[in-house]
Amino acid sequence: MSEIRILLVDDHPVVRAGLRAMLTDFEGFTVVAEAPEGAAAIKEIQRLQALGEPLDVVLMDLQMGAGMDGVTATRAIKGMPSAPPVLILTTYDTDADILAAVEAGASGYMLKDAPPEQIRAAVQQAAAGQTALAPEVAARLLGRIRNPQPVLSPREVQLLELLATGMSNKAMSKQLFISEATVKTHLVHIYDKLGVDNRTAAIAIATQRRIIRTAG
Amino acid sequence: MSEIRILLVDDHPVVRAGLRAMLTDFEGFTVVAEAPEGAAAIKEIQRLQALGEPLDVVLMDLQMGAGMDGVTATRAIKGMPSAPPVLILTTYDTDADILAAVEAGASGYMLKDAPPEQIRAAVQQAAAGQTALAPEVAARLLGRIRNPQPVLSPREVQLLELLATGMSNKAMSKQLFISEATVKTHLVHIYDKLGVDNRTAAIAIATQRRIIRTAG
DNA sequence: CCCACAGTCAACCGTTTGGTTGATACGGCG
DNA sequence: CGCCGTATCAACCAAACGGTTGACTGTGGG
Repeated sequence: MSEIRILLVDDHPVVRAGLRAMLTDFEGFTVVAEAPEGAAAIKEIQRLQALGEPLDVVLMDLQMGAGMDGVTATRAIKGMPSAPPVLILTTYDTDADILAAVEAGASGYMLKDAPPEQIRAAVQQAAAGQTALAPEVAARLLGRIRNPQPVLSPREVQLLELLATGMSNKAMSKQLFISEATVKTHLVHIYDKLGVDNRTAAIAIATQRRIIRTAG
Repeated sequence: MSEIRILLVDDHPVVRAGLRAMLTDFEGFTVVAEAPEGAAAIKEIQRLQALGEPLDVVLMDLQMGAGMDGVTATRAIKGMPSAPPVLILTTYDTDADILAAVEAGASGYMLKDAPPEQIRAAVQQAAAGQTALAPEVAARLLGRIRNPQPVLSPREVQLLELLATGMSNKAMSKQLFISEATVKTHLVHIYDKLGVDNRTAAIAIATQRRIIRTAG
């Protein structure tokens, strides 16, 4: 069988070195290029295609410190002609990450703390055009399908964002030019949809689900 | 010059492989042992000392999925006779992490996304008994010294962390085996030190100041 | 030895928030 | 057209939270 040609995309040199060592230790895997973020990855793919040396699989991290993030990059790659399979390999398994990656066209989703041979198996499957999901991720996706999460309205997200800055109901009502009563109504709906019963828990869940993002 | 003998402590096989590859690529570095978490690391150190093959430096991650966390392990190691230098190598640079690690006796604090030669230099410095801080980390510590923020006690930080998960005062009191009255006292002190007057604002400020880290 | 501080707890009181019910208005969709 | 979801507001009550005062303990530094 021929070699599997791989592009690594991760902003951490340590992780790239680890994946390279882990994969090239075994027959049949070649890391032909690396990129620290999405835009550079796309350039690499185009460069390799121009050379007539196409890729068999892209190993993509989602969290990039700077530059194009993994989901955007995946979407861009899958929009290219003769796009290679993209296997997501990331640290976290939050709902938003997984869904966004799958929507963007990823062929699989692995967690970085997976045992090496599981990662290698996933790469092989992705290169063969198959789908590869880590067990934890698969379970989470199934759970999501079985009981779908309610969608917050734009106004509710807006409230949530103000909430996360620590504002009181009265402060939010002034900011949004609505009455406190309306603020409370919105909050009750938010708690309902997120399955919580107070504002701090709402912020915690919304942050986890990446509905809002906190100051960095 | 003689070789620098290293123990790697990280729960991710990928990261361990990356560090091993990155360090052993260069003359003078030998990875003599690895451990996925703190307790195993301590056992390794004892084993090597019993063999008369002491370590020159321990490379320690702080976030461990399971087992003994990095700060606890560092404290335990620095309590041993003829303890090796411990160099912290982690993903985040929150105040809480840095302070706790330094208090626990770490000789340095590097971020995983640092360039390879910076990491190697830090390992060399630590092995030589010197201190090594990543520029970002050093800047943060200096900023902390220049305009000192009121320091939260460990207990207060602990409360803050529970707070950020959305727990009520009653829930926190049960979790920490203290009364609600005590929880309220702590919270008042926290609000005071952070200059806020409610729990959501406290979480917002604490997140901004990187006193706590939210789910990610 | 004494002081300061962290941590613990209690009682009190006013304010804020959570939860409910009900009402109005507007837009889109079958 | 009627229904549903979104957004708006009001009134009400119970529960949680915020703020204060005061008190006790243990630990560590001057």
